[in-house]
Amino acid sequence: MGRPPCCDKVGVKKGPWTPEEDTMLISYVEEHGPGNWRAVPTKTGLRRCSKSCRLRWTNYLRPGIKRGTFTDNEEKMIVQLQALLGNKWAAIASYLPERTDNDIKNYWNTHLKKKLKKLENGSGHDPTGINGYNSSNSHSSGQWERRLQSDDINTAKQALQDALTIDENKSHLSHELIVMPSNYNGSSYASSTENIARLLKDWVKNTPKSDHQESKSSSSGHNLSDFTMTMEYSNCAEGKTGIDLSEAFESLFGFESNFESSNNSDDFSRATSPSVVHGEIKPDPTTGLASLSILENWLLDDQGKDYLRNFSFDENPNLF
DNA sequence: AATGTGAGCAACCGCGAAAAA
DNA sequence: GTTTTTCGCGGTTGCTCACAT
Repeated sequence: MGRPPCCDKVGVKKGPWTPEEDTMLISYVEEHGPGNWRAVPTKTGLRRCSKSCRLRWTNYLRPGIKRGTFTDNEEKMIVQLQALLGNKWAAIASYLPERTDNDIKNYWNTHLKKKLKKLENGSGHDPTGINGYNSSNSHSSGQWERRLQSDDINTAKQALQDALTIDENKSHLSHELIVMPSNYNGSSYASSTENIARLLKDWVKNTPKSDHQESKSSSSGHNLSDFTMTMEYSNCAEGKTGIDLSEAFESLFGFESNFESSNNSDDFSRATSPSVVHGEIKPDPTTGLASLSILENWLLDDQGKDYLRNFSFDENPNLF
């Protein structure tokens, strides 16, 4: 089953991308918008398979991607969402709009898994709340060891609250990109954020605004001219992952996720509150973001707390 | 200084789902 | 309704770099 490899053609290039290839891809997306990846190699002259082009764009060239160290808040969000959703990296990434699913997956595999293992072996306090969940491989095995206890609820609550507390200064600082050095080394190009900054700078400079607006990409609202990454871009703007989460909610919690947006005056909550239409989470039209507020609101209120306390994953093995 | 080892991450592969023919 | 094509996701690989020996 499944489709055969799309890149078995002779002459298809593999391996790290060069600046020239990135420029070609960016030019194409700037003109046509992301999508129709099949046409990219022929229209751009890139000797890459369409899959590789999509991946390069999604994981690296796409505007709004934050690179570098994960913050404590991001880490907590990942841990809690992984415990809730399993290895649904795309769904998790929709709640961390500046991070790609690949990044989150890598971070989980290289950092958080080890942390989990360490915590499982040790007997110390678990500040992330991952101890106690059999979160490793949770969705494939379906083996959740026990009911959630009140400690778990409190930990989840704390983690979510922490995650929603955004340090404005810190986040802006971490989003700054740097001008590319003139002595770039081709071999390390693919891991050079500076190169992307340079490419995007040229791209934005040469791009009429109307093109971006008409693009079917979800990149509306970008402000790349000063290279300050914003939280306005999200792959969930396509509405896909948000719906997935909504469905997961319905199946998990047994009722429609028809929450009202929070009345919270907190800027972050307001800025990221999606609308919920017919049980589907719709990204905020102005920000393109799905929000944690639905999850957060429900999880933190008494109804969610009670449900989680009494919920047994053993009795619901097919949820994830 | 040379070599070995492990961590981190970009990119690839294979699969399933959805869309198109 | 069936087959083919395309897209997107999650798992895995392999390259690069930093650090230890």
